[in-house]
Amino acid sequence: MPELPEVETIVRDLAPELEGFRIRNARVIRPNVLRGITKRKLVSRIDGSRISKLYRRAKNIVVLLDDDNRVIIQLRMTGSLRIKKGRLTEADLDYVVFTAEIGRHSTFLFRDVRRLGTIQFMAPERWVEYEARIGPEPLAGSFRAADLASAIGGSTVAVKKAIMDQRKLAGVGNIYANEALFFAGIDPSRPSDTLSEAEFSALHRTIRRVLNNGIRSRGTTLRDYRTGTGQVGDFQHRLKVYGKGGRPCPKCRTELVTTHEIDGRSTTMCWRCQT
DNA sequence: CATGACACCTGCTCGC
DNA sequence: TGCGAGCAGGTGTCAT
Repeated sequence: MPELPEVETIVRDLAPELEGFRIRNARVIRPNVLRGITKRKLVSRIDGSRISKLYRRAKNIVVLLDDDNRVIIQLRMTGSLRIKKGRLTEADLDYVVFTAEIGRHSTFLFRDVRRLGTIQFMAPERWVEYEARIGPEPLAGSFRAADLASAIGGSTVAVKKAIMDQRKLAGVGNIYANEALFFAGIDPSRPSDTLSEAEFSALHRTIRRVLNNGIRSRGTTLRDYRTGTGQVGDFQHRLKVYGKGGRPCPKCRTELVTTHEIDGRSTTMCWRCQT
């Protein structure tokens, strides 16, 4: 589910509700979300800690604690986060995998229907290692077309798979990859080392544009995604190709085609506009 | 090192 | 109506 724009939206919504407050009564309802730490240990490491910052890196939600340790949350396909003020209802607890009290009146809820989401706990050194294996942030001001070319250019992997590889580039998932490649007029199956300088430049521009537009629309809700305030996003109304196989291409009216040939993920494209 | 298969999970939709 | 197959926004591991 959540790609960069969705995670960014959640983080922006939740940061003011979390930063500066203390964590109490952490509860792990589904211990299988934990990676590399036991339930007992996680609870003892975070209970009583104050949250100094909430931020995003790739699709990871990073909770920086005042002792410089971090809790890393990945929502994967169906995870969602919310702050609930006041009493919890039955419905709040549907699919809940983790909860904690934040400050005096709020509860932090991590819900996940499929339970593919994860929680990790990292000391500063481990975070540095982990972070080093993630590719550059495409929305960073310093990220240029040449950086995209050096991130994915030296590989024979299909360009769509390459831009979705979090070690090469941070934050792009299946929906925004489809959209960016459509706007750039690039066939998703092209080996990334066959792209020209002009194509890297176009793709750099369209990746940044679709991600920024996704953030402006507060994300894409196809099923489970909700913002940090529990609302649906709007970007599903602005999708041009993702999920639109069989419909006419918005540029040339040729029928859009959906395949599963790249890494088993759905790819929708216009064979005429994307070459 | 690159690649593909598979695992992790549940729910929804579609075809019979 | 019921049932099984296939598919879904993601990512880590393992064999080749």
